[in-house]
Amino acid sequence: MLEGMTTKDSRAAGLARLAALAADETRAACLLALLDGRAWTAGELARHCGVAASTLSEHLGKLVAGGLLAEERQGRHRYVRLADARVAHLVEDLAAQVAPGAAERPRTLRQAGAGSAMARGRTCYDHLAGRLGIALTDALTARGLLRQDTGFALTDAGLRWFGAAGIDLDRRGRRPLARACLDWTERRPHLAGVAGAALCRHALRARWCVRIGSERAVKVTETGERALYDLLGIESEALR
Amino acid sequence: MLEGMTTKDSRAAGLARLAALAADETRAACLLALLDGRAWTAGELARHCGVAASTLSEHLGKLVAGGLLAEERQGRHRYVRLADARVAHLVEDLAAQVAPGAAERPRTLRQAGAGSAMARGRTCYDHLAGRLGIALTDALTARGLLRQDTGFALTDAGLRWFGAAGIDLDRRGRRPLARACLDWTERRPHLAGVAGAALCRHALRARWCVRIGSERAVKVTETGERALYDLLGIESEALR
DNA sequence: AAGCCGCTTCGATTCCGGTTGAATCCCGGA
DNA sequence: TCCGGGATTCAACCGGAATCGAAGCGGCTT
Repeated sequence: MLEGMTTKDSRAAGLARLAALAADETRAACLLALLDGRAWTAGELARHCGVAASTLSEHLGKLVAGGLLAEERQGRHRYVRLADARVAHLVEDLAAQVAPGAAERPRTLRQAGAGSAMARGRTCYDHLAGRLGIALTDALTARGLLRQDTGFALTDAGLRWFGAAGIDLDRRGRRPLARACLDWTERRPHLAGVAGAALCRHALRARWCVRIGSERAVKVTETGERALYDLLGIESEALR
Repeated sequence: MLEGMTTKDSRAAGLARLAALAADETRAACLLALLDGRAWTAGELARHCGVAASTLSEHLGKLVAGGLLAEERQGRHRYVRLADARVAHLVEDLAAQVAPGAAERPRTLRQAGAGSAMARGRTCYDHLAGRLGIALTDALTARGLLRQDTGFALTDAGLRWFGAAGIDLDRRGRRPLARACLDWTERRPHLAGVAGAALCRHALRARWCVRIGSERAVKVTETGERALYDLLGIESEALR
């Protein structure tokens, strides 16, 4: 009984303190916005969340102090981004747990347009998600490059494929090479981890896809359609 | 801008509502306690958390309403447990994110004893953790039954091993066969998912290990030591 | 140099939610 | 039928936290 108490309490207190950071709607909106992997200024976030700049400043202070956000000051701007991939993973998981309950349907045409652009393809922290992410993951799996039936890992053929495609995989860190990330539009797992990030970086650099608007959505280019078909046999219909 | 707002807001509100459930120290203590995978009565939890029964009753109401807990009423008792493996996974991840900051050391002998029993072996929801969990995971990996270098998945040899050992793997559900769960004493990933649960169930049924006390800790039996050595070449030193 | 703009600090206000004891409900045992 | 005990409801209290505007600070622009 007693022996566990102080330890338990400190663990519980830590968990509660961490959860409290996300337990405010404004801060939650920040975390979700920052899931695009980019750095936002305090002002952008304030406008995005619809609160006063002073309010948001206080929230950023808490999120940074809590280790969820990293900040970088440039002149009179304060840029913040998610602290690391671990935090991004955590936010993703929390968001995924929420999604099943909130089955939303678009109400206006513009909403539908924006929604389906996001559903077609977007970044999820540092990897690709949406139908584009799913199509990549499915294609890798169908070609025996990624194994999903017994867990989630690249195969040896998969390692060779990344090498042949000229996509470097940094295997030094302790971050897993391949990890499943649950998609909230498709409700299916897609490739994250070192390989997912490398694939996304390569896709943007080679202009297989480009960011559209100022949000997380991306659009596959014609170059990209050709490359995806040549390399993985992905039909462009799968991306519409 | 506007088109995303209502959607974003509802997602943010959902996330905030979910996080708020864990943002209270008493509720967090409940979630951590329930990580042992068993069902607790309201009274047990109240004593465990050191709050009045009425207080805990309200907390349980919220956790159940929020979908984190499942309840089962038997007579005048109210049993609660984590709703499902998804929730357990979420709590694990949150706890793991906290751990790095809270490097605690035991202060009394009894604490040290209890702590090291937990560190040797324990259940983590429905699979094995602690040094026992790590030893199993390492042994499976060393024998080529589990692949960790490119993700986290069983190999074909691994599938055969489970079959040969007479451990049934239910491959129908959408729950992954193998998943990494980060250990908070060892700071290393260990086997969770369907395979982890099946292995744990088999270990308890075959009395490779038994629960000690009323907590999550388990102890490897002599039968278990022999079986682990014969099946996976695990030296008993790795479990001390 | 003057002015603008982004951000932060501060104080005041408001409101939400955790806690408790007392009263009540309900089940099981005598 | 009556009691004991586990669990819940209720009303009241309290503390903490979110919010905002005003004022101040510091960098960038003209």
